[in-house]
Amino acid sequence: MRGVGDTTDIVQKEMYTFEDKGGRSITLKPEGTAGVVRSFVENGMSSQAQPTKMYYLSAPIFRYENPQSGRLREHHQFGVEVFGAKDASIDAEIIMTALALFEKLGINGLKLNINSIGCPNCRPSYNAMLNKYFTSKKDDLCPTCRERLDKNPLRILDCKEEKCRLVIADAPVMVNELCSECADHFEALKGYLDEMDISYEVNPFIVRGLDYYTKTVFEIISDTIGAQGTVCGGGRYDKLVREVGGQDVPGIGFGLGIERLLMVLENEGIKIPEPRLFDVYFVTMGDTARKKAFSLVAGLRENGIRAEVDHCGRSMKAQFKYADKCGVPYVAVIAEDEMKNGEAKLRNMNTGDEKSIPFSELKSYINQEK
RNA sequence: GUGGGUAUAGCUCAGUUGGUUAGAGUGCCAGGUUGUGGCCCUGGAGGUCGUGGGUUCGAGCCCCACUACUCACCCCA
Repeated sequence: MRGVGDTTDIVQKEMYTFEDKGGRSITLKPEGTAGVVRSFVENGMSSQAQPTKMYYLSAPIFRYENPQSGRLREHHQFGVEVFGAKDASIDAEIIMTALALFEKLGINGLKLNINSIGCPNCRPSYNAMLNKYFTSKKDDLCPTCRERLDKNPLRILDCKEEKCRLVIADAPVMVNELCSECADHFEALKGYLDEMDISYEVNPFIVRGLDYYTKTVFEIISDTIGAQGTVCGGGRYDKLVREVGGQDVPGIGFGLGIERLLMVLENEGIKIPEPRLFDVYFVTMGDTARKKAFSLVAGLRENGIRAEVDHCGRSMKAQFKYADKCGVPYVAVIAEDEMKNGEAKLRNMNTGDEKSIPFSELKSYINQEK
């Protein structure tokens, strides 16, 4: 609540909060950053060589919202956080890292929106300006926003009430009211992005649903997955570590929604390769061959080769069918003849070529082909 | 928070004005070949028709409630 901000929608309406059996208040994580910051502080990581770069993968996130396409009550995020770096170059690096990930996955046509929402130096005067503006339109605001007026007028900017939206359209924007430090930082960020030929749009209406951001905020948006277009969002949070009880250490990061990422991949027709389950499958005929294959499988596994053998007593044809369905690259056939010669017929399932390989050489042969 | 839609086989779905034993495709298993996968052919297994109640001689179909899922507005990942 301290980090995200107790006037945000997330804290006010969207957190899953309940008591555990010891009467302690428990809340399911509604976002990823605060927990990373907590860990950074708890483990005294600010005394390590700075900057500290961290990531989390597939962290479950819970928000009590009405679900729809691309918006779930439980979703998963991949996130990156960097602590201890104040220059705009790291802002650019964070954005570049997110974009590079999409590019590597083959996703093109995403839009980058950036904005600056200032710092504790320039925000009070902007807040006063907002307050003045919204007070003049007070009668046109919803009751919640009238409450926000004095507590946190910035939050009015992302109210969902239609009548508020009309008022917001003409409100002053932060990016025009930055102090010189924030303005310089924002210009520097744009300079780094230009230098890397990263195209972006300055969108003064990005506010983000979290209060801890300072200076840079950004969103990466796809227009292929419907209304829930934001697939990645993030920004700078220079006061958060301090707020949570640590040193005065700046931070910046992003969160990326795994489920939305998968939707984008699907809509772009990008196939995620099926994982290969094993490297070689033993097809056998007869009990002695089967026993031999079983022990060969065990030996290969000890050498890091993923080997499998039939456990259903199936016909040779059925064993081949199974191997085919599993997409295994090699089948080792062992029947009467092979037992006599002490070798297996190794079939390349892609080309259909077969080669006789002595049992003792299977390991090195398969390792070489893998 | 507001307003729609859907629920039948593992999956995707059909099921006529309420009428006999609820179907298809796909997937799965087996056979067609007792030493060889992909294609083809044949057969088989698999269903409390979301749950509970009501109307009716009779309900997958009509009515009510509940639950789950889903879509949209707004915002967010």
